[in-house]
Formats: sequence, structure tokens, C-alpha cells
Amino acid sequence: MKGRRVAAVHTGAKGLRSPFARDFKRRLTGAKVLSCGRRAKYLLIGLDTGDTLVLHLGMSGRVTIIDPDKSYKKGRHDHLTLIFDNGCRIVLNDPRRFGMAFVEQTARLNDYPAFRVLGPEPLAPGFTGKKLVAALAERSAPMKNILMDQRIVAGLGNIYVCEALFYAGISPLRPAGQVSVVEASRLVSAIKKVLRAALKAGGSSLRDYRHADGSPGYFQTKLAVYDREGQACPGCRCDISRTGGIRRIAQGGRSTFYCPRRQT
DNA sequence: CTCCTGTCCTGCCGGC
DNA sequence: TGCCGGCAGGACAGGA
Repeated sequence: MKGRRVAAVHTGAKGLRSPFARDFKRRLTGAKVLSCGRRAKYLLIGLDTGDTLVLHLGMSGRVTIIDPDKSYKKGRHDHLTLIFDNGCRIVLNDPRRFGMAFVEQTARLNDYPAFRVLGPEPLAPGFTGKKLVAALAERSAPMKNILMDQRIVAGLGNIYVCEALFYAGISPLRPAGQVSVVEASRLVSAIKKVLRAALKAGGSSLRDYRHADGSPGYFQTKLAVYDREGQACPGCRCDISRTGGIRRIAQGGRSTFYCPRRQT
């Protein structure tokens, strides 16, 4: 898409989380794409107008790129379509409309409220156990909730938090301030490992929800604890008929899956 | 400031 | 068989 110019913009009537800004289409039309990037869970499309198109997929959002010669049947929940000068199209489809799409001045991106407070990228070299343990200090909230907080580390969601805590052997219930630097280092390694594995496998979409190019994410078949209530965790040596296997609890209104015997 | 709860939205699934 | 309640996810608002 780099180097292509936006020829036309179509938006759905309903908008996403919030309605499209009044000048949304105007600021995109005619703009040339300079860069495509990502920050936390936000997709960033840099334009030659000094603006950046920011997209967020929420949970059910899907961005599909359609080649000029390919036919495309308009989806019921298509909310944004960019048509480029070469006939290529980008479609943002989101049944639950939890996603976002807005234009912001590139130079002011970091002033955007959600961006300003964003924590470190989990895959960046600077994200270390030492840094993490400092961010956890004095915090009484459970580790699960803390890792879901994008201000602590940016880009983890419910599935990967559950998985990383399992591989680190840390209970999701543990008060964050009680995590040692050794444990935090183990957790950082686990987070990086889980994310790299998921990326390699093509994401973790559940059920019929698919990933960027329309193909399903296959990582869910490799998940250790998420959505595996009552099952044995990988390498489990306990008698699950007696222990009940992987446990599911609610934290912050979300499901947490963990092994109470191997995560302390 | 931290922590916690409720809200948004739609489709799917389980239970009656 | 059909209907309906509950649940899933990420961000954020607002109250304690």
C-alpha cells in the first residue's frame, strides 16, 4: 500500500466505537500512504498530508486487503473502505463495533490521550524484568488485571496474559507488588515467547473470527490454558479427575484460566 | 493516584 | 424445534 494514493473513502452509517469525525473522509481523500506501522494494538497508516490514520480492531475487527482484480462482496459490517488509485481496497469490518478509526496529526500522535500513557512494547529490548518489577511496585491489584493495563505493558489482551502467566508460573491472583525481580524476568520472557509464537502461528482468533488477510488464526489450538477449563495443562502431572485441571475464574469482569498447582 | 465496576455491540452457544 | 439469556473481547467513564 505504500506509495499509493487514496482515491475514495466509504464509511458506514453507524461508525465504530464513536462516530466518524466530520472531516474524516476529507482528510484521507487524496492522501498518499508513506508508512504502515503499529503501536500497541493500534494500526498506524502514515500519510503525506501530515496525518496518520489510526485503526483499532477491538476484538472482532478485521482488515482485509483486496487486490484490484479480485471481486469483493460487501460485508454486513463493513465500516470503512479505502479505495486506492491502483484499484486496491482496504476494508475494515467489525461486527461488534468495538474498533476505532480516526485521523490524527502525526506530530501529535503521542499527545493522543490513550497513546500518551501507553507502556512499553512487550517485544522491545527495553522491556525487561527490571523495568516491569519497577512498574509493579506498590501495586496491590492482581497480576492479571495489571497486565491487562496498557499503561504497564502495551498490547497484551486477555488470552496472552493468561498464557504468559502460566508459562511464568505466576498466579493471576498474586498482588502485583509481591512479584520479585526474578519472577518478573521470567514473566517478561514468557510474554515475549507467547507473542512470538502467536505471531508465527498467525494469531489467536477464536471461532469464526479471522485475522488480517481473512485466514483464521491457528494459535488457539496451541493455547496452554486459555479456554481449557477442566483440562490438563501442558506437562501436567496431577490427576485432573481429582484436581479439576485448569481453573476458570473471573477477574475484572473477564475470564481468567490458570493452573492453581503450577501458578503460585 | 489506584482500584473496581459497568457500559458499549453483536453473534454464537447452551439451556430450557 | 425455537427462543432467550449469558458470554466474549478492549477501551474507557465514573465512582469509591
